[in-house]
Amino acid sequence: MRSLQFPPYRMNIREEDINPKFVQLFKSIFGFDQIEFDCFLSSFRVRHFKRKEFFLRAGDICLAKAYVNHGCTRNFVIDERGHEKVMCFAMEDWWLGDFESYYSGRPGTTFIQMMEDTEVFEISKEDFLKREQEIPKLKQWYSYKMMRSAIAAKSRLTELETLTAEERYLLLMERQPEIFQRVPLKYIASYLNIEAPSLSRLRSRLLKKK
Amino acid sequence: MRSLQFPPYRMNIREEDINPKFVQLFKSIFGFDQIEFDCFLSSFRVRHFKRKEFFLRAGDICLAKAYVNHGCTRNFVIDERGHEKVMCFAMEDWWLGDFESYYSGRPGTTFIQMMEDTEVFEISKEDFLKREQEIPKLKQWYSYKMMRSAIAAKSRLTELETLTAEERYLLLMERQPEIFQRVPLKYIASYLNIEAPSLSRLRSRLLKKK
DNA sequence: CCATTTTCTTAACCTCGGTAAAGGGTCGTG
DNA sequence: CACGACCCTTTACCGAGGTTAAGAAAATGG
Repeated sequence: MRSLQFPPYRMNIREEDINPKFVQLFKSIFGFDQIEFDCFLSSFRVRHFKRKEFFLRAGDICLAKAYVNHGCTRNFVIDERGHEKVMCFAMEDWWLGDFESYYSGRPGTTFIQMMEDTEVFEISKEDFLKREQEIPKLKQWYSYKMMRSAIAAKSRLTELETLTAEERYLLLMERQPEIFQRVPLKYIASYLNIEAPSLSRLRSRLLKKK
Repeated sequence: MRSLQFPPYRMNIREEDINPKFVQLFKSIFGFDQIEFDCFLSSFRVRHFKRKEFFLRAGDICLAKAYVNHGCTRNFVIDERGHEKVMCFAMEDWWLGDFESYYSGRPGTTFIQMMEDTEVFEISKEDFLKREQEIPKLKQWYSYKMMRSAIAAKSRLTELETLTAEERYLLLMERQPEIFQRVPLKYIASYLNIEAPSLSRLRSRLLKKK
């Protein structure tokens, strides 16, 4: 890729303001040097969202993915009864997008809403495909992420089928304790697939046990 | 791949006994000619299982995948309370295996048990990797299947979170009606994530409605 | 710093589905 | 044919969690 022509920089951001994990991925794991990294960065644009703003809504066609530099989002769907169901929370070092819509090119079903003021680096589907063709490792990396995502979805499915609400709560406490500092409990309840009053009951039950 | 040396045939089966979808995939979609197809087939071996036999058990390391030529299996896990939870049924034209164990090389959590006498074509991880290196399209196809599988797992997750047991039952009736002819209801109940008596109640409720 | 919105908890009530056990039906094999 | 194995349904009981509403606490924005 050393000889490639990249478009002029669009991304105007100091490197010390970029999540170290992002830099590390491309410099250490992909072995980009400074020039290559800067070139790669130029495919992205920085976007800022206020709390409550949406990155994506059901019905939108997802034409880009975005890296969360800082901030926090909730991804949810709305079922036939009009209830919101939180599928996951994305925070620093996660990628945003509606997988299915991105690949099918059809309108998606996912809402992605900011839970905090959030900064993301966005890259269009088109640009990502170009970079993928130039950088074989990028394709490998993405295919690996896809596999991880398939495994993660299956294991979350298993958890939902085999664990009680209380067990899912304790698991979340263990895995992503920071969520409880950053996200209202009602959304956590939704993620656990229970209603807010049930989560309250569950929590007070656990408090009494101790 | 025309000039490749393949190992001598191991698979002794008449082509008319092979599911047409299997032949079509490799001949039409991959564009294999007869010799190439026969060579590719030679990486597989035919295995026969009796009803109730296992292809895989929790704790096993999954070192192969297998194409279901005819027959039917249930894939399930066992939770902490010792309950079996059916994750899916695999029948003609499905592939068997424990995804996660296959990739991680660690012991898996999945049981795959025959619901009928079943014939599969098995290919080892090792041989599949070799074929993938010789046949780029195979890798593409597999990467595509991975993506589909990730999307399917996510959509099944959404269904489990947003639909009632009755809705999931009707959906299954619509999508895979043949399952009701081939699989005992208690396993279908487990797949729907309810107990057998609940499925009975649900069914008699639906009968009365009509 | 106040007004408004949002969030969390609690209560009362009710439904759905889990559990266990029993009975009847069906299938296959000796 | 007869036996056992397996399967399906039904019953009765119980508990977890949904629903709705209300009030207190906290956070947000001007």
